Amino acid sequence: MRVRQQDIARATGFSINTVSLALRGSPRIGEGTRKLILAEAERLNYSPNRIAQLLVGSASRTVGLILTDVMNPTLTLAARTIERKLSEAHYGMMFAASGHDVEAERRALLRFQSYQVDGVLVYPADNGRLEHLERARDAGVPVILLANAETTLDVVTVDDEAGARKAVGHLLARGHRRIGMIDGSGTARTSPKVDGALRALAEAGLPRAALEVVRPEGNSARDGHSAMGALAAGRPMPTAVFASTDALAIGALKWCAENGRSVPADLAVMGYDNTEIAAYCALPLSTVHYAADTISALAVDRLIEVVETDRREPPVVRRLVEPELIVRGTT
Amino acid sequence: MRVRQQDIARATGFSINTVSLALRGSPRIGEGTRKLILAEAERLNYSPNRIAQLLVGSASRTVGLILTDVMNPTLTLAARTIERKLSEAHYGMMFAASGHDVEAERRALLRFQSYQVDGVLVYPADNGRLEHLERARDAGVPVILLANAETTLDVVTVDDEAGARKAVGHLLARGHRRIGMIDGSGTARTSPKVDGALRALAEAGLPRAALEVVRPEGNSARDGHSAMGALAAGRPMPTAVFASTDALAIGALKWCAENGRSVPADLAVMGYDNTEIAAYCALPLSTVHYAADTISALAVDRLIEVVETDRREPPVVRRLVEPELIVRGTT
DNA sequence: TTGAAAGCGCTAACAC
DNA sequence: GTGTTAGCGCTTTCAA
Repeated sequence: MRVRQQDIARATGFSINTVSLALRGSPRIGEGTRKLILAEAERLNYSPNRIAQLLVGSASRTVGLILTDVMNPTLTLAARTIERKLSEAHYGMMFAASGHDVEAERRALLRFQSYQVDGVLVYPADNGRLEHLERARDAGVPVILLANAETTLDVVTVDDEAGARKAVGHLLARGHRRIGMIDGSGTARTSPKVDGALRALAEAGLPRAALEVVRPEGNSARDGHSAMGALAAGRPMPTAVFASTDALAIGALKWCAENGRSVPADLAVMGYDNTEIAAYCALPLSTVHYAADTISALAVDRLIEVVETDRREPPVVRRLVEPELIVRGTT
Repeated sequence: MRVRQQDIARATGFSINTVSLALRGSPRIGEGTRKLILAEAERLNYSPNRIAQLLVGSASRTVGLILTDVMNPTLTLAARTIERKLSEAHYGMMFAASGHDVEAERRALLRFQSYQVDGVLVYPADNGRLEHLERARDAGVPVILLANAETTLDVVTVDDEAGARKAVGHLLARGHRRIGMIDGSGTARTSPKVDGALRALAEAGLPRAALEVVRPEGNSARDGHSAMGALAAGRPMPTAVFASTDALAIGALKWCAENGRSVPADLAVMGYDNTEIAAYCALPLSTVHYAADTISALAVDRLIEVVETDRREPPVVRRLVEPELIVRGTT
């Protein structure tokens, strides 16, 4: 079957652990023997059994990534960046998608732990249910959260509240006084984007009623389309709309096109974006943009730092990166 | 540190392998003891050490997925579907992205093998360099290729040649006689989509010169934009364009909008699509569509079949699914 | 129905 | 420099 150190030992006449040491380049092994053993290993096409190495207790140089759903372009970009950074640092990656299901997240976490991952990056299924992650951290598995939440876990993510505040602040500065918001944060207890929008209102001295929030089920363009319909049905109809993702905003724009609302003349639509689609479709869509790749890279850096500096109680990090406003068209 | 079967054994007074058997529900263990042991395991919060289980030689119930790049929406969808299907079948997944680099692909493959994955799904970095995959297959790791290539490996993928033939055939049927093609197949030796396009021409009795192929570097909307510029600069300018991905087609459309070419009055643009973007942007874009999710699901089914029926020489499967034509607007 | 012992492939402590 | 021995946590004969 597979070639083991045993086989190299037999073939060269050395003992098995001389082989082991030689393969790992120990200085205790003579130059000559080392070359001999390496040559034989090469010839037999030996590749080490990581499972056995792990059992004996080394670091796995593997980290787990749990996302809610890869189809979300932001998370896709995050996944790519994370995979690349890890790969550069010679770490492998295990992957799981929770589908916003806390149970699935828990199972994935257990699986990762049983594979002895060195750490875990999590975009959590539910901001309010993080006990299992905290328990894992307490059991010695470094965990970095890729979303903002009330927790003692390390957090590296975008500052959505600041972003939404910028977006709505911009709309208010342009004179809009009735803002619709399409918020796709789903079942999450809290919505930093809504909080940010409300803060912008407060800062402008406007009442909460100036913001009408619609919460579609998902985050697809289809959801944005129907949500825009719901906003339009309300009285008074908003003059500007802030959508929590670019797909929702694109759906809203489609509704406007179909219903003869010109954008931004009649109505301004603003999205929260991370992809190039809006730009390339030349849509009249201003956005609040953040570099999901940059932020993911920061998260990986932090994880590797925690993993490799093997301290018992590293200080908790809470790093929130503020997104930028990008105005397209005249919104 | 971690709870082991040893600890349960000590706590209950049974021997370690009575514990092992009980935990796995062996009928050889008495009802009473089993309950006692399970209760104690629960109490101590025992979770099995998969690494040790693997060392002793069981199946890992893990498969590896190697893609070129997750940012490609098709591959993203594939990744999601594969993860879900595997998860339903109680398989874990390891993930790696090759970035079209054969060396990276080889490294990922080795890493997966060293983790004793039960099988590997690969969207290959280079259709012409598959030796390492074939070697892995020969070494006993089932490999399913997610792209069409000259190989003895199992193949489950879309029939791109048939799709391109349909697309170009449609354009020809609409009376177009000068077709531009934007082909983002990069450095690949062969391009089934170009082959399909040529076949459509041949079937219509037209010369090869009726097709002008431009090959941009990448597959982004930006690439499609400049490629369309290149096509337009040619004489005679094509009256219809077939782009090998929807992002390229969107870029081409943008070029048309910027340069006063109305679509489809002046020009017809057709893409090869897998996402809902084109539909939701209400773009005048007909597409050849395939269900990347359905196909990925077939691939997973096949892999699990191969893995679980432990035959030495399972017959090689070559499953090519034909995509559908979807006409939007009047292209 | 339960226990003792061997071993998966590797690393590490200690001898020589 | 190199070999011997023990052991990582689990499963799997084989006895009792």
